[in-house]
Amino acid sequence: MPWLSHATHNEVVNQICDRIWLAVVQRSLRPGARLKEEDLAEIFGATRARVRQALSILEQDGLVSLVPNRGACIAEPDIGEAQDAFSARLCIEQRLVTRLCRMATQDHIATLRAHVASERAAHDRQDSEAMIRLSGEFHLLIAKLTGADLLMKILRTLTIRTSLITAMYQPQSTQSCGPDEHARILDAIEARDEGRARAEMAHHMQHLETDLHLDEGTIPVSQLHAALKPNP
Amino acid sequence: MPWLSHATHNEVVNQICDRIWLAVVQRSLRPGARLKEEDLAEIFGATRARVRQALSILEQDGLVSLVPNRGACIAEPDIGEAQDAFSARLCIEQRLVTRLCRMATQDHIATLRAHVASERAAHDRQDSEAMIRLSGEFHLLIAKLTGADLLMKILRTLTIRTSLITAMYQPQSTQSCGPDEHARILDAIEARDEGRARAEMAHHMQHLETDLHLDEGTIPVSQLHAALKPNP
DNA sequence: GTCAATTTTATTGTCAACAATGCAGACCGC
DNA sequence: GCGGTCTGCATTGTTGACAATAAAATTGAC
Repeated sequence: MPWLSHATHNEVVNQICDRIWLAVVQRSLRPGARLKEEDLAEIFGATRARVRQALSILEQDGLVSLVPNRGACIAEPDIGEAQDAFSARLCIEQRLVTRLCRMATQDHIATLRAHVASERAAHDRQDSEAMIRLSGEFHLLIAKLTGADLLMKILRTLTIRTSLITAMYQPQSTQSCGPDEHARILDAIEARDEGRARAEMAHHMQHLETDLHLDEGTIPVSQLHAALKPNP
Repeated sequence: MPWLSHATHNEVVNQICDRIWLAVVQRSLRPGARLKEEDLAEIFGATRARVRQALSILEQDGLVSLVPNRGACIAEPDIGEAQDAFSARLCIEQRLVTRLCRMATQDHIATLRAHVASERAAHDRQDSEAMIRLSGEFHLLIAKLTGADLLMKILRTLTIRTSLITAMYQPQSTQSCGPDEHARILDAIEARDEGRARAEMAHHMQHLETDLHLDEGTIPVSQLHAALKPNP
């Protein structure tokens, strides 16, 4: 079940989007990788029109960049865009936790606790796909529980952006944040401590961001290719 | 020049989006109004495929709702969605003015002052189309000056949403906010007073929101039809 | 041997005809 | 006369073929 499902769209299109996203966060599709419409169509057993729809959605989400008459490739966000994305997430997520502090019911807390438990389980059994999915879902779950539909939709695309950035700039080792920080955020929410919740969220975001190697040294793959003039 | 231009898309598509948006904010297209693809294609001298692209974009912006196999109509955001939209705008715009307080150059201030002057000019000559455009552009200009590309993109779609809401729930008289509140926000930015800037922005948003008649009494046109079983 | 112009090829963008779907009105049984 | 079903129509959704475009390869001149 694609957690980035743009609910309203065709099921096939969602699947294509999800698979591409997954390939990116799992690093089997590198930033800059070319995405040929016809190939994708064959891979997914879909028509080119469907693939095109999917690519258009992924472009809006910032996962692929779409150059007219040149086709699509996995986007290569630079340092500035990376900072922008985390900054935007922080802005929105701080508001969400604040709201949740005020309005969370016992059910909400329980739901979140159960989610963190799933995260920990996935973490323990080294299921990296589940870890990645659940880790992102935690933030979306907060948005969902506050009932802020719009902010949730926005946060979803931001999450997609940051997951690309993470795959691009983060060393293989630390695939995704452990569930501990999520638990701390949840503690603050349960204690109805808005200030602490905001601070924990800020800490979490900062952690995500500083774990990256955003120094100029990290050159995206495709730029490397262009720079080295490879002879395939 | 469409201020909601989704830069990267076809020019014709942008034009269609813009004209539909304009018709909505000018209240010549009511919420719930049906948008037949073929008609639009003829009106704009475009093919159905192009119209379809435009409608898809407008759906993402929340201006039209797109029901599978049933076609498109102008969206009818309810009270909850309206509050959500303003809440999201406030969240983002407060962050933007805060950033601008810290980083605004004299050039930035001058640009904004010039913009407010244009707004006032449009106001004085009762040019309602210019007023609407410029009024929205002020907020986007702030985003642009902070250099936050992402937040600007997000804010653009939020602005589209709120302009629909305004057209839907605001009495004809107060077509758009006068330039005075924008000037006050700008004053605070120039004084580098973050707190005041945030407060002025909050005040501005609240003003926009409370000017609406969000009471249940205001029933969208199409819902009225459905409720009254008209006999055309 | 290298550079520039030209042809070739691979890929995307566009379109117009066709298929599928849902809705309205007519028809039939009750 | 009322409820349900069935057919015809209006509208959207899909597809495959074709046109436009940019990159790559080839050729020819210097």
